[in-house]
Amino acid sequence: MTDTGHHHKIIDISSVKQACSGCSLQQLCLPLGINGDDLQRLDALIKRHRPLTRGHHVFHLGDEFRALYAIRCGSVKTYTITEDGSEQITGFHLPGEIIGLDAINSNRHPCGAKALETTSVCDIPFNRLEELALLIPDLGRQLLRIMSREIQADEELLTLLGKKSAEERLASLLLSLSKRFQQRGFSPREFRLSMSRNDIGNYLGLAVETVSRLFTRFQQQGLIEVQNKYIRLQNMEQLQEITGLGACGKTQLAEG
Amino acid sequence: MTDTGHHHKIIDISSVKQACSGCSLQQLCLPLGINGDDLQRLDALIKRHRPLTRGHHVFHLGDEFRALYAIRCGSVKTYTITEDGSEQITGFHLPGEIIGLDAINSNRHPCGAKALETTSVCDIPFNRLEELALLIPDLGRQLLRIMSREIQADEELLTLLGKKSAEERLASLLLSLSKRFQQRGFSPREFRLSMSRNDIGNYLGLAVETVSRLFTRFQQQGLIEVQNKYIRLQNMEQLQEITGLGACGKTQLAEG
DNA sequence: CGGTCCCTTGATATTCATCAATATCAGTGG
DNA sequence: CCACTGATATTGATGAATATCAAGGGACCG
Repeated sequence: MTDTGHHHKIIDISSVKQACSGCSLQQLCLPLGINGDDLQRLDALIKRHRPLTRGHHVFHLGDEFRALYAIRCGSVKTYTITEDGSEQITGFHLPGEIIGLDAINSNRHPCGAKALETTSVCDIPFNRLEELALLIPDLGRQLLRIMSREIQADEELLTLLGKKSAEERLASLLLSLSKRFQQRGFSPREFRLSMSRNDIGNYLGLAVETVSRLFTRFQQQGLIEVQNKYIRLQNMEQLQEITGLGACGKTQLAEG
Repeated sequence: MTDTGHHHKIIDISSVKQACSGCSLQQLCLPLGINGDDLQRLDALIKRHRPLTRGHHVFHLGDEFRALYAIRCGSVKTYTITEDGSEQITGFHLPGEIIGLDAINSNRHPCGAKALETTSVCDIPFNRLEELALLIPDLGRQLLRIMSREIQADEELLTLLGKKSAEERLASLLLSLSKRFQQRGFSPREFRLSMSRNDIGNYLGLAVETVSRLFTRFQQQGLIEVQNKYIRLQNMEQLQEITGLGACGKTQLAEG
C-alpha cells in the first residue's frame, strides 16, 4: 500500500500529464534508448500520482511487490529494519532513479521507501513492464542495465563501509550527491541535503555526532560551507583526495 | 580474458559434458522453472570449461564483459580494488550462484573473480542469453529474479557492515555459509572455509587479527570448533542470537 | 626438512561511539 | 509577534571496540 491515497487536496494537472517523452530525465531513466512508438507504449503503462509529502512512503517494508517506481522530483530514502528493530538506510535516491528492484525476487519489498521531501514518483507496474520488455528488446536491456548499475552501486557502498574512515565516508557521500545533482542539471557545488544528519550517519555507518563533527571540521578546513541543510563544496579536489587517501596521513590534509 | 586457456593438462570429460538437465544445482541456478526444449536451448549456449585451480581468475577486474558465469563446483571470491590499491572482497560464491551481473551496465567487469579452490564454472555468453530470454519469458524472469536477489544480498551485507559489531559480523557470515551449504545438499553444521582468514576479515571489514581472536573466543564459548580451515558449528541457535543482538549485552552470551 | 605463508596471541594506539549538556530550528497556539 | 514544545544539531568529555604493531608458532609445499 502506498500513502498516496490519503492526500486529495493537491492536484497538479501539469505534472500528472507529463509523459516520458517530455521528461528531462529520459536519459537517466528507463526510457533510455527507446523512441517513437515504443516510448508511447512504455508511457501508457506508467501512472503518475500526485506528490507525496515528506515522511510518506512510496512503499512500505513487506508490501507486496506490484510496481517499480521512478523518482520524478524530490528524493527518497530506502531502508531495511534489522532484527533488533533499528533502521539501516540502504540508499538516497534522486530524480531519474528507479527503486523497488530488490523486490522482484521475493515478490515483497524487502525495504521501505520514504520521501525525504515533497516527492513525486512514476508508478511502473511490473507485470506489464515485463510483457513489454519481451516486445521491446531495448527496454529489456535497459532494465537489466539499471539493475546491474544498482548492484554496482551497492558494491561501491560496501567498500565504503568496509574499508573507509569516517572522513572518507562523508567525503564520498558529498561527492556522490554532487555528481548526481550535476547529471540532473543542478549545480554540483551547491545543493540542499534533504536528509537529516541522523540519516546521513545511519547510511554511512556513523553516529550522528561524528557526522556533525565532520561537517564542522570540513568547514574549518575550508572544504565546505554548511548552513543547516544547505551545503556548498568549496574544494572538491581536496574532497576527492580525502575519498581515496586510505587510512594514511589524514591530519596532513589541513596543511597540504 | 579468463585464465582457463593456460591449463591444458587436466581434462575431465565427465564434467565437460554435464548439462543443466543433469545438474544438481538446477533449482538454484538459471534453469529454475525452465524445462524440456527450452532447457535444451539454454544448455546449448553454455560452455563448460576445465576446472580452474586455486588463485586463478574467472575474469579480471576491467575485463570486457562477454558472459555470466555460474559456479558448478568449488568457490570464488569477487573483489574490487579501491583507489588506494587495496582489495575489497564483495562476495564469496558457492555452486549454483551466478557472477558477473554487475558488468552488464558498463560492459566491463567492475570486479575481479578469483577461485578460492579448484573450481569449475559454466560460461554463459550474455548476448545469446539475452536473445534467448526474449524467446523464453521464464528465462528472462529468472534472470531478473537472480539480479534482484543479488541486490537484496548486497543490501543485507550493507546492514552488516554499517551497523554490526565484529562478533555479529562473523556469526552472520558463518550462518550464511551454513545455510547456503545446506541448500546445496551439504552439512550445515560442518564445512570447510575455502577462504583465508585474511579474506574473511577483508570481506567483513575487520582486521585479520580480530577475526582470529573471534574464532578463538567463539571456540572457548563452545559455539564452534575450528581446526584450520575446517569448522563445526556447535551451537547454531546461539550464533543466531549473536547475529541479531545489536550492541547490547554481548558479554552475557557466555553465561546465558 | 627447510622455507614461506598464514595464523594466532599479546601489548599498545586510535578511531569512533556513547553519554550528557546546550543550542538551534520548526511548528503551534496564545 | 512572541513564548512554548519537541525534534534536530552541535559540542565536549569519556570509554569501548577494534586496528595496528610486534613476535612467535604451526601448516603446507616443494
